Amino acid sequence: MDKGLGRGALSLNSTDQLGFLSSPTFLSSNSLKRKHSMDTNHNFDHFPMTLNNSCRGEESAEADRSAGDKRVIMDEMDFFSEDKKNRNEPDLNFKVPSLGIKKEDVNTGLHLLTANTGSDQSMVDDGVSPNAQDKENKNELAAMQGELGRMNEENQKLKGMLSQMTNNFNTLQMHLITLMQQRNQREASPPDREIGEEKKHENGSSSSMVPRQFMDLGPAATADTEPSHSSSGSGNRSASPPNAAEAVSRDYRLQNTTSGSHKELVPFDTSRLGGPEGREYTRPVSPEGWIPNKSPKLAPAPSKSSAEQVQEATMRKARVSVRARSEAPMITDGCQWRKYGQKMAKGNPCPRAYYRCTMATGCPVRKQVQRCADDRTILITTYEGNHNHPLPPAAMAMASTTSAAASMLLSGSMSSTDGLMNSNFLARTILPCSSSMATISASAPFPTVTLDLTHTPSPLQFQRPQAQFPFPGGATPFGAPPQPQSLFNQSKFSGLQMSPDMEAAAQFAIPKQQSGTPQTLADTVSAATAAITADPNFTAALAAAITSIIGGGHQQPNNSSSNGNPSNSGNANGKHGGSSFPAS
DNA sequence: CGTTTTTGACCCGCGC
DNA sequence: GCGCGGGTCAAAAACG
Repeated sequence: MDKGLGRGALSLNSTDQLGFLSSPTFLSSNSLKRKHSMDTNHNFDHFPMTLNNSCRGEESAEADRSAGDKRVIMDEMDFFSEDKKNRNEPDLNFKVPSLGIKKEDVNTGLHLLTANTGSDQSMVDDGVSPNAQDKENKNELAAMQGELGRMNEENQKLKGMLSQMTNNFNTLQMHLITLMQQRNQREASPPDREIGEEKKHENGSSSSMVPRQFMDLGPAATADTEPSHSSSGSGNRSASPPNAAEAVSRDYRLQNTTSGSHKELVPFDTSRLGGPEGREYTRPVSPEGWIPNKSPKLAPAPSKSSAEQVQEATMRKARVSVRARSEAPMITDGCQWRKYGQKMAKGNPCPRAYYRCTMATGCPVRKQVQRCADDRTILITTYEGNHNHPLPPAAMAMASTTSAAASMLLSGSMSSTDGLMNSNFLARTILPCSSSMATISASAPFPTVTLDLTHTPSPLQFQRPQAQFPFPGGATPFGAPPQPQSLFNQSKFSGLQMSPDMEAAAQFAIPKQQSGTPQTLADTVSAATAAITADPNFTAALAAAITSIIGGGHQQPNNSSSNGNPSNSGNANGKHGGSSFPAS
């Protein structure tokens, strides 16, 4: 069931990463609405028909029947009017295959067309011969099919335009991010440390853990390690290649390779997934494709100083925690997850669930999901690790966010408390207006960036002009921080279509939090937050926004229409259909 | 029947 | 050394 909902949200999801569709201009287009509806196989939704129109009362429908244009008539269809049931309906035994329109729908549509045309009406009511009526129906059918064909054509054109714009956008944003990263690293990192890290990279010892690798969520490999990666880390890639994503990733790698940003030069090697010690070279891969994590996590590496070991271990354990209000058991972040454990954590009556990324064998990314002990409407999702495979747009956005947050966390020295304080300073520097949103914890066992999406906005914040919204698709990344309410503003007023699960989340959350009181702005925002976190569109949007602000993300949302992963919306139950593992 | 979830056991780090 | 808590494993159960 959840899979279905997820897929239902996909068609828009795959394009909304741009933020283009979030703009009122784009969404005001009936054509795009039509495209969305057609993709999701909603019967007759591809006509420019609004929900209000379809549910209007009989009076208004009657008033509209004077209009002769059958397209207008379709716009005014009333599926629920009682009198239509009594009319003589021809049983047309066909189905329009390409759009999944069922016989009953066409019958209804034809019937309504008939009912709304004066001459046709008389033909039916006056008992004109069935042959004439049949002829008329066939004519109507032909007209409708022609209309559908034209709409298909238009849809294709729009897709092409969107794809082209996506490419342009990606190119520009990659360039921008690269420049921002260079700037951030120049400003944020002390020069001597930077030089030291650069030296480490230059040494390129295969057994050394390159600092900052852990949370780098860039593409799986960079140019210098591409061969080894393709043979080891992503053997499953050929099975289901997200071509567009991979193409962009490759391009991105290429750009980063020439950008001089050392973070992007970090080679990914799955043999080093578990840490700097190189033990994982001999690790067996489990039947499910996981690399067992039984090795001592802090085993000494012979060639490293203790300070380096501590630093590396710290980085390896850096985490990004996302707090969000959600009734769903898990926020949908676009990735596919498999639950591998659940435990009761001390001090929290709610169990903590452990998930692994299942989008590729051996992907080291894990996440923990737990409800807040104080407020159980808050869902705390903690991400840890680094994807070693191309991601669908929604997943890439979230991954980039965690990467960016972790990069922010790790951009300072991690070998001492000063480093964490430095990171806090960085957090405020990079996110000057989001101190309530992004916090860095030095007290946790592992350095953790917390993105708090549970805060309700002030009215002033709520009135923030949309132009300041730092969305990758339009606004400057140096603009306002990605406050959740801004996202809500953007989503709510841009006409962005909600996916069914999101609507359900919103409807579910609002009454619960109101508890009988009139709905306040805070309630609305809380509900919206729940909805946002329950919907990959907004999760992705949020992630992309944060990424663009921080400038530490290494991947850009790939918005190519040819998304190879049909289930990129993930699902709250952790179930997934696409992954397959070697038989055990 | 293959895949995913559940859940008790186990491992490891850390503090005492 | 021991106990505790976090994290992971893997066999069994559940699911589709």
